[in-house]
Amino acid sequence: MAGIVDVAREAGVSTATVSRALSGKDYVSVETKELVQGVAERLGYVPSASAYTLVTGRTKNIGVVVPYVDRWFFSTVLEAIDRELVKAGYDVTLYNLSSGSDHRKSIFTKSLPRKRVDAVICVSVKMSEEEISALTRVNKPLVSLGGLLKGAKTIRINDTAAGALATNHLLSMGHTRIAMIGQSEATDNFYGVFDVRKVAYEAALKEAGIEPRPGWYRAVPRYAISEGYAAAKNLLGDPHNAPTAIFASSDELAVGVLLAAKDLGLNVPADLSIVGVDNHELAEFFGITTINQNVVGQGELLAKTMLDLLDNPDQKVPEITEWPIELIVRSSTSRAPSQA
Amino acid sequence: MAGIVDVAREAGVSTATVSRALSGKDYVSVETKELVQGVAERLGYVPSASAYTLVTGRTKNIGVVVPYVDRWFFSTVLEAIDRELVKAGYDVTLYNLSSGSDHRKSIFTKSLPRKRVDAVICVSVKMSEEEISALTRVNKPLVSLGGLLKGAKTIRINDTAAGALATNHLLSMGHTRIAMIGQSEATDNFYGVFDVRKVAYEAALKEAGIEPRPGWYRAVPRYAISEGYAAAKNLLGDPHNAPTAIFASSDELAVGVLLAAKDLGLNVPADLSIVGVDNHELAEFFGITTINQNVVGQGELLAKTMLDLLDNPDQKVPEITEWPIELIVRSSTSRAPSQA
DNA sequence: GAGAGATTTGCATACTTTTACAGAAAAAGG
DNA sequence: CCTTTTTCTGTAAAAGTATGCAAATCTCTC
Repeated sequence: MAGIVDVAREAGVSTATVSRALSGKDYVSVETKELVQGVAERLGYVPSASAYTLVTGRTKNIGVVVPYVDRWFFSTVLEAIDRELVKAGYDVTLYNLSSGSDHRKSIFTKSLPRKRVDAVICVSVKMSEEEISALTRVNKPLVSLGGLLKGAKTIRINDTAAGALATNHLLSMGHTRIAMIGQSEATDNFYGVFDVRKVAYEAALKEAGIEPRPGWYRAVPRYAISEGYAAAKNLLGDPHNAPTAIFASSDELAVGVLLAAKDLGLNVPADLSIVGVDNHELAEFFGITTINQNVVGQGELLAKTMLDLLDNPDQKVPEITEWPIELIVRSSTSRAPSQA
Repeated sequence: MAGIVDVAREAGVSTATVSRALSGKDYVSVETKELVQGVAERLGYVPSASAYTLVTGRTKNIGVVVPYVDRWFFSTVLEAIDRELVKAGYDVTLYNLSSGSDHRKSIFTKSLPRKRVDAVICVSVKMSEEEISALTRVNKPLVSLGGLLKGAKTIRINDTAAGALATNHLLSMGHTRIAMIGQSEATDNFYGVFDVRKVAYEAALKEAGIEPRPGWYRAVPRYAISEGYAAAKNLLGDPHNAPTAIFASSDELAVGVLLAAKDLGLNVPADLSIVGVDNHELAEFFGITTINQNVVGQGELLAKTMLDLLDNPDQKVPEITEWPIELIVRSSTSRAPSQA
């Protein structure tokens, strides 16, 4: 375990010169630089991260806080974030809120504010104002995906627009009997989008002169195929009083709906139109009309925004950046069947 | 940003006493301990992780290396590992090999060996002997899931047994026309299991007196529903010369097979039996017979093994711990159709 | 060739905490 | 009451690096 002094001794220079030669950001003659680099390489010298952090205050480490890691949205966005941060030479430390509730407190009071990370990226995390100020007080940049965090730069899609876009697409094709499956989860950790999209869905219906039926909104605890399947079975159970279209708040739910429809002998889209959200890989496979939110793109922008902020902490960044969404029409939607 | 000296001054004691009072692992009178804790709380003092690391050599941080994070197996196991490590007071730093190839080198030569982590957990990662020795030389415990890492404690399922179990299940039900879909991926990062299971599948066939047909083994690049679907469409394309059973190396592939069979008008299991591997959530949903490998359990054991090793580095741990697997029979398998 | 400027190095300090060591006070034992 | 042990606290020395400052050398320019 060679230290900087070993390299210095071996190369016949001072530790200061070694430091400068290896960091490469100060005057060092070419010869000494190469000499030092050679010696460091030969001795297998790697600077101690803790000593570096202690003296510079920088950790080259960014904390990423997520409510879950084993769900599609989060693992996908995490992959994208990680790729960008790694490219810039940062390590990422993962703070998974689902790993324990007492964990949460220690994250925000201990791990994050103090010298463990240079900055914090939150993904769909609910945070209290104290938690946010605990970070901003110690000057840690904070960037968030989704949610509405006061004092944090936020990137998000417009969920109201998403709900309206999906509903209006169905309305424009003549559907009047439109149900919705959304997310019911309301944990302390997870900033869900269920109510926003639900409100937009109901507003769009009303605007078209249709009174939303309470029974046609189903809340499920999790974005999973099985949940969508069960909810759809339920919604479509009574053929005489079934919707002709279902707006599912995620593509995984939409796949469940599609499978349920098939099992009930319904033809999609002839008998039932389905719209999802995400542009999940499965949506393409199953030909599901969806609202593309390009999760990878959001993750990349999130990471880049953070890196910009670290390079230039005083720059003007808008509080909220709205990420564009678009409707992708596939084969799961068509005109409403003519009223019998 | 209060430091330990601020707390000491405010409490009227030395910094040594503050340190002892807060760590709680040395003689401190009850009164001073409470006094110090109160002051620390009031000042919002949190010890600097880097200073702690510099002097103790411990980081309370564990590196987890994975080939991907946005794939089911890895995000699931990561969630389980994280939960256990967090419970023990460790942070986890994520090293995702798919985030860049030049990244890999810097992980093993820079980030991991030096003071950034106390230990390393690898999940299905191929490592060279130099990479392993780079860690063991600096005394970093190394635990691995899957793969065969010389000098590292490894936990894994017996993939040969898995392949045999699946194939023999089908053979025992009278199937003789058995195809397999496995994984072809051969990256530098990912220690795949494809060839092991394939060999076991072929061996089981031969033992039953059946010569494996080369065309009935299909390699796909990724465990995805769409891949299973495409491969199955292909295998089942010619009704006169199609297998009556398919062994898929993952449940996601098996789901794809199931959907392809349905689309071809085949009845599962009457016309086609399907066996998967993993006991993925979807396998239960679709009623697919599978080999349960309890990924969460493996992740937990992996983390616990690591924690044990950190507490007691000299203990005897077997090089390889074999994680049990079991066949879960569901509705995707039945006796082979009688030969026409 | 002299002064100004640019380049190159070393010295010494600071970053923040833990922990031997030692000394003082209190408790226990006889 | 004196000795021994236990409890408590402070002093000071690390841990490994980056960097301001000063000094030394080199390169121009007029």
